[in-house]
Amino acid sequence: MHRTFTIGELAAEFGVTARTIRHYEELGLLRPQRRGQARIYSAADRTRLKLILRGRRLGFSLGESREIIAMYDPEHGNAQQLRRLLERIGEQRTLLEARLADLHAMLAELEEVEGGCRAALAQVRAPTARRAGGGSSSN
Amino acid sequence: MHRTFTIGELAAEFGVTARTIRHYEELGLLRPQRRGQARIYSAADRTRLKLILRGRRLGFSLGESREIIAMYDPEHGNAQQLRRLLERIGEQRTLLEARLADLHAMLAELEEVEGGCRAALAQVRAPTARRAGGGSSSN
DNA sequence: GCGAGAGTTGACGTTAACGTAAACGGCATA
DNA sequence: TATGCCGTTTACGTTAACGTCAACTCTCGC
Repeated sequence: MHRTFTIGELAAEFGVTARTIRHYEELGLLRPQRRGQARIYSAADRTRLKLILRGRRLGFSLGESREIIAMYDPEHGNAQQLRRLLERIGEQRTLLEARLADLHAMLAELEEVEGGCRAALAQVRAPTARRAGGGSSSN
Repeated sequence: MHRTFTIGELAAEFGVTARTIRHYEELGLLRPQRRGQARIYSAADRTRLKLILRGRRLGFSLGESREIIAMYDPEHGNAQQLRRLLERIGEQRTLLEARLADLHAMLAELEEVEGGCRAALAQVRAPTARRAGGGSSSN
């Protein structure tokens, strides 16, 4: 008996509103089953939602997320389509690696600032030996 | 003579419109000098713009970018402020590392799909020897 | 001295991604 | 049976991040 989820459960789990999840369905990113009127989400639906939200955190639009997810579930038969898919995977990876570089740069700078900050704090807390120059650090 | 830039130059360099750059100024993220009416951007302004756009690629809002940039330029004197800044740097780093994990997960999955895709393509192009069973990889 | 090209200030328009409110249905329980 | 608590649809509202005019102003090159 495969576990299923209600919209409220998923909303609580991922920290979004039910409206948000319904919105993704309106855009065709989710297709839960129905039990009467009520939506019933499968584990696969839950995974898709997780992917969408991960994409969102990384700044992808819902349209982009749709395309990414489309690559994930295999629905491609002939060689032509497979080659096209490989092409798009390559593009996507290039994009992701660029963002990876952005992120690393950001982290590096952040740690640099942190270092300077710690140094300044040490100066403030222990204004002992000092080089030539005034006391207040002008910039 | 420190190099300066016009709005058109920056727009061309970073692939955005002048309107976008002015918009960032409206929100207080940039404060170029003026030569009469015209904006004159310094190298520092250009760097700030680069940071904003990097943040944008990573899905940060302009408000978030403003805060991040605020951490970068040091304008904090006393120990209290420094500690507060260190705190915020820590939060920010936690956030960035979470996104880093997201990105790595995404890349890993993408490469997994790529592997399956190449395998399928090989099957299609050379449907020679085959193992027992269907051949389609179930998940 | 004038036209082209780049820049400027309003000010309204647009799109994505939801928020929010109204009006309703089903079911558990006090 | 009434009172919540979930869930549903429909539909308009909101916010962020610009796009898109219109109407000017400089400044250069001829």
